[in-house]
Amino acid sequence: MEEHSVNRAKSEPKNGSMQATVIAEMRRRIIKGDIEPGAPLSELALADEFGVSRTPVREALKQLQTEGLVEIRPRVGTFVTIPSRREITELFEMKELIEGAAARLLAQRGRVPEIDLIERNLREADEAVERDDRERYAELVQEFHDLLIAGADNSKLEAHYRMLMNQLAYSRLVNTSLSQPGRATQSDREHHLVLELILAKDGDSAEQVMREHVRASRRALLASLPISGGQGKFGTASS
Amino acid sequence: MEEHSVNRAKSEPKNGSMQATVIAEMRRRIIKGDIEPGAPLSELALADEFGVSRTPVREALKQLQTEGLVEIRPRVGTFVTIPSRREITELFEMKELIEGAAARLLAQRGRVPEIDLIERNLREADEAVERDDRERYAELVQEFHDLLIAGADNSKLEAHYRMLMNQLAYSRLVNTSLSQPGRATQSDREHHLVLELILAKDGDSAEQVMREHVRASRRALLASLPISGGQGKFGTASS
DNA sequence: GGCCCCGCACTGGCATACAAGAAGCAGTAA
DNA sequence: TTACTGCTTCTTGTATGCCAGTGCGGGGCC
Repeated sequence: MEEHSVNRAKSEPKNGSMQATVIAEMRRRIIKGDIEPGAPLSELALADEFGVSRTPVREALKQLQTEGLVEIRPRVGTFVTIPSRREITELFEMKELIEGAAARLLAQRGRVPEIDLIERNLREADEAVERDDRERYAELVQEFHDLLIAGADNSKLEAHYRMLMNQLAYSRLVNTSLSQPGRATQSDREHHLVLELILAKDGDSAEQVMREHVRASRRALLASLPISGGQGKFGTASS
Repeated sequence: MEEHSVNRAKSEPKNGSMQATVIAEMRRRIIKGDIEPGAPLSELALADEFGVSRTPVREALKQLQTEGLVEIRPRVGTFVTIPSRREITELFEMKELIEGAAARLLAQRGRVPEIDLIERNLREADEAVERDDRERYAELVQEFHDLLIAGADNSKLEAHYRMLMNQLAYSRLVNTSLSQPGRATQSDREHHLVLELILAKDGDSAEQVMREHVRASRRALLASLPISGGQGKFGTASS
């Protein structure tokens, strides 16, 4: 079944390398949550699905392992990693750190193109909040944070940030945290405050407020998370 | 030629996996500077040297690529990455960020075992500075920073830190920066100050001072770096 | 009925063979 | 002399086959 997947994969071997295609697609699936944490990934099955041999699949999984998205247990199997509750806390600590730094750096840079994009983003976000369009607002939140990182103009920072977000499967989570009543409104306000401080070139305060914002978003998220059993996986999936 | 390398590799397949051995060994060589930046790494040659086939070598290089230590140009070859001057700056920005955060976290944790180790480390460092033992002091500096990170008790932070340090080939550089006259003394003083603030549980100040310390060490390093041509590689190696 | 042991099926690890692109070099023509 | 063209020889990318360790289930033994 699902042979269209094969076709789609073959039709866009973007850079010509099959493993790049496999990596991108598998990463997308894991982050988006198409595959639930802990699920086994058979090299053979994937090779079959993508219409390639095991080799590129193996190398793709290997890379996803170093990115922290899957765990390869030798001679046993490859599984989507299940972040423990502790790891989630750690990841958020890093998120707070990096985004805070990004706000500071952006403030120091002065008026750069990203600032304009952020302003536009916030205008749209205001409208989305106004009409209670939670889905659109979630997108804009993600974009806001991405713009902030991009505006920091530090490729290493961006790389580490991407890796963190992938491990957090963040896109899956934003919606959840916004389900808290009033969270969207507060989040939007916090974004505005951060931008103000950046425009005022007050790097210290921008960093501080941004950190607080991340902490708030974490609290909102953990509050709306189903208290999964002792092990601390995300949840028992929806299906 | 060099069959002893083969033997050594075979004699310690620590976790049983060959690629793990290759990864560790190649990482060591790159960081230590045995291979100069920009040098080509032939899969075949390495496979031959380690006495394995290309497969595990390929997977090892793939991982080193995601760690940022080598660059794989498709159909062309694999090369030790040459960090640009800009990248070095970015890496130091990240180092400042992460070590600052570690100091803050450690201050918040109160008296943990790592604190004792740091105190012991500083006592030894004082002695090393006293007798002008630059080599020993360099080791202790590295240990100080490692202890700080360990004391933060955040595995993600530690993982990202390790990755940064590998890319910076830091161990190669510490000695260089300490060649600045008076740098060792000042560095030691800064370490003491950071510890004081940590003991006083003043996370904010500890972070701030730690950041300043990293900036100072960066300045000392860049000042003593040979101004390598326009491209910004580390230098033309020593040998 | 319950427990243990052996074997089968599946996993990833590794070796090897083939394919295909990239780069340098030589030869030739202008 | 110089520039271009074609080839030769590298490189990595992919496919495939075999091997060894793991886990599970069936069958035998107690």
